[in-house]
Amino acid sequence: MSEAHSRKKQPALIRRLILDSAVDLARQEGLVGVTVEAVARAAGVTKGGLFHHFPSKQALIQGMFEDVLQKLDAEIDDILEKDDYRPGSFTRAYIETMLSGEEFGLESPWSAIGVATISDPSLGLAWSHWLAARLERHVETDGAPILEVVRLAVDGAWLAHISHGKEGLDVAAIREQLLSLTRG
Amino acid sequence: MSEAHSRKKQPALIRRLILDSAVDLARQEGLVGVTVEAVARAAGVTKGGLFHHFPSKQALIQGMFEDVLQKLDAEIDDILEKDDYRPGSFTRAYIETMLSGEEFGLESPWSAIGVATISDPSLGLAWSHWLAARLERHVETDGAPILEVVRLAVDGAWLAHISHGKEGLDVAAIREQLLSLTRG
DNA sequence: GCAAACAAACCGACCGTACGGTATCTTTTT
DNA sequence: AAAAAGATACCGTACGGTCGGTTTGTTTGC
Repeated sequence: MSEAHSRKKQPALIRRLILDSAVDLARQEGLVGVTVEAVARAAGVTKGGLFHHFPSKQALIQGMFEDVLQKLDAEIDDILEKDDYRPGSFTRAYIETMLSGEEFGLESPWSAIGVATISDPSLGLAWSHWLAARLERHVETDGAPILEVVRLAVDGAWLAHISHGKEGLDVAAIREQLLSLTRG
Repeated sequence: MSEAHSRKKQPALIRRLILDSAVDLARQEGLVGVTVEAVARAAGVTKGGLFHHFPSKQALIQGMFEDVLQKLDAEIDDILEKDDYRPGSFTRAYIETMLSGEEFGLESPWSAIGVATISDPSLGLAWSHWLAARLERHVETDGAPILEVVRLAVDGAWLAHISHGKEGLDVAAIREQLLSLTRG
């Protein structure tokens, strides 16, 4: 209470700032750019300060990851509402989010996090659990085998894009085709 | 001393040994396990010796990568012959190779290299070029849009497998479905 | 109402180490 | 002899993490 005037010492805000700075750094310089010192500097905090909020670098990365998953959920839900929960709607939302969304599409903060997810087994597991849980909620509309293929293709396209730029892959065309496959 | 037992120096063999050891190490401990020292030790060579064959670590990684691409080409060609170059034959070979082959399927040396490909832009580019070149040779049989989707799905399935184990993904079933998709 | 006392937030200098790379010397091959 | 192959010792540094200290905020005793 009375936080209206107290401008000093706002740990929650600092935590947010650190997280955002880390994601920002990851986008700009990739995973390798995310060193504890660099993140701290970007957030206007010292290394000691950062370690006060996150006991280890691993904890920091995990924090970023959870943060991102939350936003991911939100964006998908958002698209889902407009699609009115028809067959394949989750898969369509997945396509839109991963392949064209502002927040998660290519060229987004998420890209760097994705790379982390690949190299770090524990993050990969967390991602897998997220997907499984999410999928369970959409079994009725998105259980068809072809839709799983489509979602895997989304991952493939996303991977191709982040690992070797846009060379030789017409993402827009792919997206359209995948969308049409969800309606076939 | 006694030249009867003194083995001749065979730089080409050493080079091969280094490369194989590096790939082996990558499979066992992942990318992080591939340090210059560790590779050298595994190959029964000292660091100095390794640097005699590869001027930098980057060169070593690139060497591994090219080596793998070569084997990949060979395996695909092998399968291709049996399939007799019918429509979708390259895509089928791609499926078989990446999703079930001994050499490149999951649980293979290639997995770790794949992770490297993702994080290292220059490798990613090389991969992209390889795929583009290979694809050009099969435009006639594998140009259909659905086949591109299938290949992307292969990448997606592969990614899922290496990044979070086999949890929640029936690779065998996916493989069968992808194969059937290549036959219209 | 106001200090003293305690706790949380934050700082910044320092450390250990792992790792890529180099410089130089010895051995082998031609 | 000279070039190539390989060994040994060493260097620079980037990075994650630690630790003692200082500042800021809150509670408690009087």
